[in-house]
Amino acid sequence: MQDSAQDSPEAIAALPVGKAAGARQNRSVRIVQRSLARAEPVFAQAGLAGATMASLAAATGLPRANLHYHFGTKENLYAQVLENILALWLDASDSIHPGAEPGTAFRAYIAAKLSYSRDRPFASKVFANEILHGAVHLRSYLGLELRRKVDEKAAVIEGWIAQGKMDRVDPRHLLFLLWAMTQTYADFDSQIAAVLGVPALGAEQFAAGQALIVQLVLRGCGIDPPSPKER
Amino acid sequence: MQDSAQDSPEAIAALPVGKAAGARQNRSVRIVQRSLARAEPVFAQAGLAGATMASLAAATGLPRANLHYHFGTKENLYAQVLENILALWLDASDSIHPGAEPGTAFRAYIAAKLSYSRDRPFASKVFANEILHGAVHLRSYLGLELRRKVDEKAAVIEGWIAQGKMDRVDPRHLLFLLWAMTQTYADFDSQIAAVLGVPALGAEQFAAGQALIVQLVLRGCGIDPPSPKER
DNA sequence: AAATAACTTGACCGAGCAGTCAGGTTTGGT
DNA sequence: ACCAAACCTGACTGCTCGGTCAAGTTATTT
Repeated sequence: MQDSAQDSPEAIAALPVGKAAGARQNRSVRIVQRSLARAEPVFAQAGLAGATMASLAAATGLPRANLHYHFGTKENLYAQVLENILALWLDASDSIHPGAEPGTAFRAYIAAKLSYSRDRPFASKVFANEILHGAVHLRSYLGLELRRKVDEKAAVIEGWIAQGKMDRVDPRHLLFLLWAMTQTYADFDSQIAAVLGVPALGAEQFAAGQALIVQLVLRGCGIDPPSPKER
Repeated sequence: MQDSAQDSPEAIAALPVGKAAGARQNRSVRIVQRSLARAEPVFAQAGLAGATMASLAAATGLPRANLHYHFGTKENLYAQVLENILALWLDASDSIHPGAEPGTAFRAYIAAKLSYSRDRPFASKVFANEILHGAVHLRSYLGLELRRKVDEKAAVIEGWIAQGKMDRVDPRHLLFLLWAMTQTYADFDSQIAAVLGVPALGAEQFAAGQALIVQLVLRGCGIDPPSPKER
């Protein structure tokens, strides 16, 4: 490890490499992928500092030394877990594109983000934990890729506003609030479950949350008309 | 520490106690209070596991052994920091009471929560971090005090709905979303700042966030009329 | 089937950790 | 002035941690 200049993603992926990189790599790749998936809950529940190599080894089913062989350091393992999650986050906003109607686009986006919260709660928590602690491991991601993505989506929303399809709102803050509302069902599930008096969040709670988020956003932005109730 | 049956809040506060509990206690109390305030940022940035007694000692200006004298264990110190924050959280919802109009009540609540996010970001982060990791240190608080508070506020909102002052929504989920939207400006400030390209969140960002949250909630719940723009 | 690279592992190591303690100092009561 | 009790602290301790390593085993190429 003293000879490696820097731990760039390439260098990490290339840790066990020789000249004959054939089918044997696949085995390693599979083990690495499985380990990353199994390490996710550990980092989610304990954080980077709280997760020990012993607990990670137990979760992955590999001996500690073997984890070090594949990933080098705990930080590297953590960085790769984090990297796996980022792709997910960037993809979620696909439904927000110029050709779409704002109503269907936001509905789809909210549904997609809530699906992640339901199906990959640990990924969401690892991400939330990282940002909570200052996002030191993904400063560049936030300032570059995510920022570009947000600029792109903000432009789409600006377009809808210009076309009179929705009220004038700050598109970036709208995205921040969408993230907050959808991720709260993953990140703060223990709080929501405790307050509701249920052991864990189920389909009902997600459905109720989704309905309310959609209502607040679509009516709040003047996309849907107000309730047919009165007036 | 072996003689103490359990670390109840009383037992913790009573750590350094004799028969003559007079004015000398005050000095200790002041030191403890100041230490709790200074420990907050450390726990916020590093989490419970990541915060070391050495870093806490440096932050409080006390020697490590002295911290142990006043608080016993790191967990006890953390628990007291957490407890200090809970009162804040319960008080924030004062504006939501039966006599109020929903519009002014929600406006005031959003303003109050965002004030906490701006002025006590570390408190918010410690709380968020605790819940993110399963809320093991405040299960009872969530299930009892907070749950009661939420039941109480939910009843108020139900009342407003019954009076036709706002649309029918799930009041509990509305509170969850209010928490999520207001706390995101404290807990995920590094993400928001990075995406916006600013070094740190300022008054502008909080104002923009507040305006949008108010708009989404009041129009989304049918309290405010839709924009006077078109239609 | 021999050679070689990839992979695995138990045992080991030094650093840093939370917590302890004996002995000193300050403080408030009398 | 004297005495406890409260408070303070440097030095110490046992342990857990991340990381290393040499000696294995397994798989693939030729």
